Amino acid sequence: MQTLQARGYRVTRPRRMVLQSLEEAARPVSPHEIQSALSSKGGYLDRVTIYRVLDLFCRLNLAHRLPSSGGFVKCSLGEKGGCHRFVVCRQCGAFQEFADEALCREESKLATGLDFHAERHFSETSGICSSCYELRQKALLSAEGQV
Amino acid sequence: MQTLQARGYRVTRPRRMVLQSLEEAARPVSPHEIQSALSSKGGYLDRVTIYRVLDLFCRLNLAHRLPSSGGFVKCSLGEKGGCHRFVVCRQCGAFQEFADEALCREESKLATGLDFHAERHFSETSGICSSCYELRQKALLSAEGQV
DNA sequence: AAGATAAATGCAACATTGTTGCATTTTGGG
DNA sequence: CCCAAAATGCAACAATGTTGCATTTATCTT
Ligand SMILES: [Mn+2]
Ligand SMILES: [Mn+2]
Ligand SMILES: [Zn+2]
Ligand SMILES: [Zn+2]
Repeated sequence: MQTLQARGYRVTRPRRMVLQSLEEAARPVSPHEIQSALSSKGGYLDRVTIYRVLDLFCRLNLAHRLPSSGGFVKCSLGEKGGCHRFVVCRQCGAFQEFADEALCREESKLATGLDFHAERHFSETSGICSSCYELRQKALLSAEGQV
Repeated sequence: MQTLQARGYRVTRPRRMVLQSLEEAARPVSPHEIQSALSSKGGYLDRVTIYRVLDLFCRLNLAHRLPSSGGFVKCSLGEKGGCHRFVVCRQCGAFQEFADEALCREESKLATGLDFHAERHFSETSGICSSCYELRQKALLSAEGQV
């Protein structure tokens, strides 16, 4: 929240509520899910307010919107250099944020080769997390046993 | 269209129409824009049909959906190896598709380091195309002249 | 060239996402 | 505590996306 203050934005009830929702979520959440989660705890926020708060958070890089699903997550990297990227499990929705400056440089170089001046990279790797992978292995083994 | 045939899908009027819309578009287009463009040429397609056609095209990699804008484009790379990526001009919407296997390997390696098994990369570089860049330079110079 | 049939479309109904304008409330500073 | 700017709530609207089901159509078989 100090980020808001520091940058001249007010600390308000809706902003606190949305931030907490993002912190409690184990996976990317949609605006509607945020609203539902809050209302099930007795709170109420207008849909428009939620969009505006998420907009602000994304502008300040306090949160990100994942490209493929459109869900939102709280940023876990702060000012770490390079664009902030994600790996997401397509099975369970688990995700991790990371950054890699070399990768950004490489992408920007490729853009230059196509006559574009790169400003920002959106990047998401979709796959399977280790726990879902292990579950799948067990399932396959037991299926074999039954044939 | 032969891709559809070859993979066991029918060649239909809606599929032809949507494909042509994508081919004629100079920038990523939304489902609604596709519907409008078609109806202004006297054609009609149900919204649902457009979504279903776009879904199919994306599954077959005949088209792609750009992560940040959600707009659709026709694939211009065919079977080229590595995931298909985009650079997009945030000013005019011009875009180019490209692929780079080394970049994919690098991303997959980073995912492995986070205990994920990578399957697919979504990637979009947002920036300024060369023609928009030049326009901007001219504008800046003339503004200087007036101060 | 029909006819059969599985596939695809259109239509209806619904849910979510997203945007704008304006009146009212709230925050943070004086 | 008061004030002005900032943010919220509300209303209305537009676009995105999903499902179920009746009807049409593309392709295969005869
Ligand atoms: Mn981040
Ligand atoms: Mn492609
Ligand atoms: Zn998982
Ligand atoms: Zn441009």
